[in-house]
Amino acid sequence: MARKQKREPLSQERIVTAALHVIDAVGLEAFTTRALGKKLGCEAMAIYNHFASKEELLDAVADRLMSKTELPMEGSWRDRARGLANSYRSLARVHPHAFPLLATRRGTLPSAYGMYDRVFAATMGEGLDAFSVACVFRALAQYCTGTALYEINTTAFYAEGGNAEIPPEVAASVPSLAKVAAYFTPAHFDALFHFGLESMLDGFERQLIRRAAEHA
Amino acid sequence: MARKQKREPLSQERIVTAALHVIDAVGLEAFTTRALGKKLGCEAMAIYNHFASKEELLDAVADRLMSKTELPMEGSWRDRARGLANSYRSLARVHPHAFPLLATRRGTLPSAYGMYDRVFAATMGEGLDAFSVACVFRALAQYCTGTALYEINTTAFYAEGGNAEIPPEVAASVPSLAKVAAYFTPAHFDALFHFGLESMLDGFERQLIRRAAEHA
DNA sequence: CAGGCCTTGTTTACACCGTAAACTCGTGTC
DNA sequence: GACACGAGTTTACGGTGTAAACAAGGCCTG
Repeated sequence: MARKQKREPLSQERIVTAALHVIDAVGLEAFTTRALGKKLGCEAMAIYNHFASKEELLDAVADRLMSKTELPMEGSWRDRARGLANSYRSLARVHPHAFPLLATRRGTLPSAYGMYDRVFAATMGEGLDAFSVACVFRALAQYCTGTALYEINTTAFYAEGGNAEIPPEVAASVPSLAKVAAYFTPAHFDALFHFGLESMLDGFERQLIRRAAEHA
Repeated sequence: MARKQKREPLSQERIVTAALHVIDAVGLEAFTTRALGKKLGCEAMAIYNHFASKEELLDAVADRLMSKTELPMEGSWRDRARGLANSYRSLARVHPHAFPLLATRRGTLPSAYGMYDRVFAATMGEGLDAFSVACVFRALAQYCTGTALYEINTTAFYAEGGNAEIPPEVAASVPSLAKVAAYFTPAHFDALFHFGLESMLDGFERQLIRRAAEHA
């Protein structure tokens, strides 16, 4: 009855999926080739038949991660930008341990070319020149990356039992800091993110108008 | 004649300084306690008389780094914000290998309290409430962090001989991406950074006006 | 069918990492 | 002089990425 019950063979697909699971479960630091081997039911070295190095595997994981962002195709470029930003940020919430891979390595792998092209084509279709699109896209991407990293670090800090409260006797000497820092907590993440995002979007419009005027 | 010529004793100061030098020279990956020991003229374990762990030492290095940012005290909050953003970004250019420490760990160590307090006090003195200051500061910090990381990664990528050019036959299938990606090179870093920065600053003003109107 | 390659995975081994534990040794105090 | 102490060294351990040699099955060609 029972079939030979060999495990299905390794493949880049299967390895990357398992790697992402392991990273999600134990964090980037504890993600080792041996741990991945255990998860896959093989020895660590077997992985090297499919990836040249751990580094290359991590590139593939980053690529997988990036491929999960969704680009909304309806609405103005402003609507789509907002949607893309939210989708990107939500990646960081679903995969907080893996997300830093995106911020730490050069992530534009060919698998994402299609998505980028659609984003840019749609935006240029609304009359923006390539340089303006580059400006807007990079600014947004960098803001979202910075925000995601901050939220991840801060969340982890509190999860580990960290306490960011400034002791009262110190707070008295830095009253402004104490008042402002009260908003640097996970409870205010959404509000802060949206403020920055809407500010940027507002600012883009004004900057683009200004630029158009200069070139006219 | 020749004095006993003992090396001056270790101290947190001296260790952090040396650590930053080593990181600048060889990168974060290759920064090991043994390498630091060699630079200091002692064994690796001697460091543990002054720091509980490598992690704690890296915190101190991050703190040292952060303490190098300068806050311009003249001008409107907008001028000061621009100055602070530029100073922060220039950190990343001077210490590209060490900078990721700031983005990766919770960086608000007490030594920076004073600077933050001055920044926030000055801004609140211009009529912004604490929540608005928090919004503006975090958005700026996150944008600058994201930008710095991107610039560092991209610069390193090209320095290692990487080539981001999309092969012509592929470019034909993603024409918009090809046009926009031409601006994702070090030559355009300054222009992209300033576009994003000025956009945010413009946007802040509009958002703050809107918020004031709602609360009036 | 035989025999040899080729792909896939295992085993073993190595250099290097952070750091615990035990040691050495110069110095300050009674 | 005895003695504690603190800085620095030595040694050792478990864990890391991965090179190298090996084993075993599938596939092609005779």
